[in-house]
Amino acid sequence: MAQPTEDKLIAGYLPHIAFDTVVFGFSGDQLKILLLEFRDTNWFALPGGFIQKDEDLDLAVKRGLKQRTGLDNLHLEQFHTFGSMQRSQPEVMRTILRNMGDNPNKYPWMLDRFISVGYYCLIDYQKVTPTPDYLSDSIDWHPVDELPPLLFDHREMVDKALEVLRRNLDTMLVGINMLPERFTIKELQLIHEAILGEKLSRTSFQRHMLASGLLERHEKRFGGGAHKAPYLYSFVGV
Amino acid sequence: MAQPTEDKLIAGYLPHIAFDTVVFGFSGDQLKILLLEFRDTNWFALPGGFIQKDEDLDLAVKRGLKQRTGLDNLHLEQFHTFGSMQRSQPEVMRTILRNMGDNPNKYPWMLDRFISVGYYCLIDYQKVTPTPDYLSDSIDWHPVDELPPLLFDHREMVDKALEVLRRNLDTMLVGINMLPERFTIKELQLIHEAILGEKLSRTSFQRHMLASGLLERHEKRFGGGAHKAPYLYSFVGV
DNA sequence: ACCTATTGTCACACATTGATACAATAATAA
DNA sequence: TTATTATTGTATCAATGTGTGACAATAGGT
Repeated sequence: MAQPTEDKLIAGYLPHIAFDTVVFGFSGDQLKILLLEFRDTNWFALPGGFIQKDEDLDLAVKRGLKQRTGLDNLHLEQFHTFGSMQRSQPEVMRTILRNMGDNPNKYPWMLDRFISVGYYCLIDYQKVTPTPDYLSDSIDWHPVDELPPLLFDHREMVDKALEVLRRNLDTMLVGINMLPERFTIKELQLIHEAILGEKLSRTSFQRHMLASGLLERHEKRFGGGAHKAPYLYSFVGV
Repeated sequence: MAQPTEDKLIAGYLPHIAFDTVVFGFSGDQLKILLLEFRDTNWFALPGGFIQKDEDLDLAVKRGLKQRTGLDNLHLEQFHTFGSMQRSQPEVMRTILRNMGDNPNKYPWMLDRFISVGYYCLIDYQKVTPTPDYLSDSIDWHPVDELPPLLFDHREMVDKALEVLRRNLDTMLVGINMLPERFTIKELQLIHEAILGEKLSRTSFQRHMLASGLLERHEKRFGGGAHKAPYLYSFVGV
């Protein structure tokens, strides 16, 4: 398994600084995110990690995310840094470490107060092979509107990530990361709706996308059902 | 002087984490920011500081900014966290410390690699009494479009702050922080134009602001010149 | 050959924005 | 006192963008 060893947990990381990532995927008609579940606890949390002493912050997050998803070349976006004292809950960490079979005193630095930098990214649900980390026994997709209670301030993180994502929606090519290379406008609209949490006008969306000049039209896609077949599109220059 | 003592520089701060602030003010028709100038160097930098071990990140920034501006109750907004390795320039810090008359080896931790959380805030130019910090001999206003070269990655920080500020302009009550309680629409427009870096249509801006329902109209202001006097406004609920 | 759901597009009503026009007016100069 | 002048508040019009409804054109199922 491509997991950090225990040794790696202790060695060479910056103290008091961490990152957490909100990984968005889209399946069917729902927006989902990846959540870790800690061993024997029913406790859920965002995948995160630490930064090596001589490592760029952005690269640390890329590295961590590759270990969790198997994906490289992801479009990562930093959305907020969380630095409240209330984030730190040493008792919870103690329990997690105990459930691992470890003596909590073995990693005293993990009980410290941490400032965490939040990143989100959009990925193609199909391509991911979720891999749990050292402290977890599973990592799975959860619909954003049916999340279980999350540890620490991770619920706040998800909300903030969604807020920033929504705000940036108009300036980013959402489909590039969450859709296969060729897609229909309908599929693109479903993603926008899932992110915004509201229905969009079909004709307006179509008009808007076509007028943007960002889409290139290709052949039609047949076999979708008993009705007119939609055109396939790709993003220009991709 | 309300400056941290040397002792305070060493004691009780989180290692490897700092913050920097872009303080925006408006004077005449120009957007300006506060810059520190280090002793005997002609080097300019953003005001920043460190976070105490048991202190909320947001509060640390508030504390630091109060020391620099004398202002409390500022509206602070976090805009980005900078974590590249290239940020760190130990030679520069060494020179700064040497110019202070200190032995650079006295504060080895200041030569370390730092991750810095960027905040910006808008303030009323009139109310500020800029106070230099321990390492600087002056702090002054500089127009954002005539900035001197800045140390480290502080130029990048200013650009990013401006970018986020512009993006958030429509959802924030800019005037609340940068204008006196009562102001004319013209004055409000000048601030928007300075931030966006472009002229706005007078009639559209007027219509937009009045329709927003955010402004309350008061008496006229006379003495502004040989022309019709403008109405004064305040933000509703302020 | 018919039925049905979806798609691409158009026409229309409506809101928003920028440009222009113009009357009202406050201070200054004549 | 009167004339001048720049700015303000508002109306008007054209251009643009958005949501609704309508419609023909399918593609596959019956």
